[in-house]
Parts: sequence; structure tokens; C-alpha cells
Amino acid sequence: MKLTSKGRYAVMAMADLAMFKDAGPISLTDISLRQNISLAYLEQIFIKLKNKNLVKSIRGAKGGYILDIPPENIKISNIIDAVDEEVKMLNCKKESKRGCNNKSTKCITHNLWDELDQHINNFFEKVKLQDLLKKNQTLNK
Amino acid sequence: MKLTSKGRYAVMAMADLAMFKDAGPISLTDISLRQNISLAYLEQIFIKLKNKNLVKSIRGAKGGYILDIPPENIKISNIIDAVDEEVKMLNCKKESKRGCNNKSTKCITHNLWDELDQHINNFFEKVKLQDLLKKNQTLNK
DNA sequence: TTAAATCATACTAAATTAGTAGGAATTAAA
DNA sequence: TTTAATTCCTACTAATTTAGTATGATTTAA
Repeated sequence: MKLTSKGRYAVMAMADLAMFKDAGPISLTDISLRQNISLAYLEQIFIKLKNKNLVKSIRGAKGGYILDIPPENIKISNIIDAVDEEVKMLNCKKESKRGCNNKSTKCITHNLWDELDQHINNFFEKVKLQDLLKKNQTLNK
Repeated sequence: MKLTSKGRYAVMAMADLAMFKDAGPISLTDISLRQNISLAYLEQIFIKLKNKNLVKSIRGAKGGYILDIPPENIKISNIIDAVDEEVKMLNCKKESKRGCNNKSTKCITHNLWDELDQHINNFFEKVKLQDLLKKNQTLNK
């Protein structure tokens, strides 16, 4: 789980789509204006969202994107995973076969990052796209 | 709360100090060798830890660092905050006076990142340095 | 006096992130 | 049938951040 503004943009854009989901296909131009994200950057993001079947595209004039899944069934983690390639923030894991075996002093913090990662993932698993639309509420818990 | 390998190194180094806390001052050279972190980089990290009164330094030959607080009273969040300047991952906050007021569609995801941040902070608040030394246990919960 | 250590600051290299640029393909509507 | 609006595709680049080096000064035990 990596957290960058690309992921943030993706969530914002998906929330936008969800808000206007009854208005037919939404063009990236619209989202670009409303959310203030560059069109070209949105294009890249939406290719990925489409590849993960979170959205469907309608090409040509009057085209755009629509959600391919109802917003109450889309986890935030689905969105973030789609656009930000899953790179573990643990870097002791990649190096090691030997060494970082959780027993040496060398990687005593291993467990810690591992659990943090689960913790963050868990957070994003619990929150659905739909939840974002109900504003000013506590999302998780 | 920012999460980088600098923060990871800091936690590793502090855990190392905690393990050897009865052995008098520990030199960064020792930590460097045990944890495989460059000495010069450790030096930078320890200046910050010292500024936050997490460690004390003893200069000169046979010098080194010792914990300034017992490990059961040091939260992981204290360590990470000390070395990784607190830069909010929310970037909608910095721009805005107007705009991102949590009511516009513009920053509908505001709450989400805010809560995530609390969530991560909360995780690191609950875990103490001492907890890392009891290996192979669940840290949080 | 020497060697081991911290302290301080500046620089640099690598990686990542965030975007731009330019055009091709598709399609609704005039 | 032409035009304009759109997605699609790929390559490039600029900005930022991160991670780490380099250099040398200062302190102190032996």
C-alpha cells in the first residue's frame, strides 16, 4: 500500500464519478475542472482504473467514464491499489533471504512495519466509496 | 506523520540502544555495524533524536549515546516525529483557506485522509520502544 | 599525543512523483 | 461528411524528495 497524490487523485475522481453517476458518462474534462487535476494526468489514472474494472469508458464525443461497480461495493483500497503499484514500504523484506529473519537484532522492527502495513490496509478496506459521499461523518470504526 | 526509511532507521537504532542500554554509551559505529546503516547517516539522525531529548550523547573516545528516557516510556511516534519532519500527507490542506472547506465537492476526500492520518498516528502512539524487544508478539491491540 | 568518538554543514546521486507533450483512434452531432 | 469532443497510448521531462557522501571541527579517554 503506497500513498501518493496519485492515489488521492484517483479517490477524488472516483468520488466525483459516484456523485454524478446518474448523469451519464462523465468526461475527464469535467472532473479535471471540478477537482483541479490535469486532464493528461487523469487520463493516465483512468487507464489503470479501467484495467482493474472499476470504471467503464465510453469513447468519442459525449463519451466519458462511468462506474462499473456500485459505489457501495468499491473499497478505497481497491482504488489505491489500482493506481499506486503495491510497493511494500518494508524494505528489509526485499533484500533478505538470510539476515532479516525476525530473530536477528538486525531487523527487530520488522514486525512493527508489517503490522503498520496491515493496519493501513485494514483502514482502507473498511471504507467504501459510498461512505465518502456522506459528508462530515466518521468514516471508519 | 511521514514514513521513510530514515524513520525506520531511527526506530532500529533506538531499539538497538534499548537492547544494549546496560552496556554504557553505545557508539554509532557499533550501531552502524549491527544495523547496517551508514555511520554518517546515523550521525544526522542522532542529532535530531538528541534535540528531542530522546537520547543523550557522551562525546569523545569511549563516548556514544544512551537513552534519555526508559524504553517503556518512548512511543514509536516520538521517534518518527523526531526525525521525519511532520509533513501532512494531506495536500489539500496547505493550499486552502477558501476551496477546501470540507463542503465543496472539491475536497470530498478530505475527511478520509484526515482520519487515515489519525489512524496511523494512533498506531504509533500505542506502541512503545520496549514492545519491540519482546519479539514475535503482536504489538498493537 | 593519539585515536575514537560526536558535532556541523554542505554537497550529490538516485529514485520517485507529478506532470507535459504529441498524436492516434473513436464517435456523436451538425 | 466534417468537426469537435473525447478516450487511448507512449514517451519524455521537470520537480521534489530521499538517501547518502564528504569534509572537517571539536571533544575526551587512554
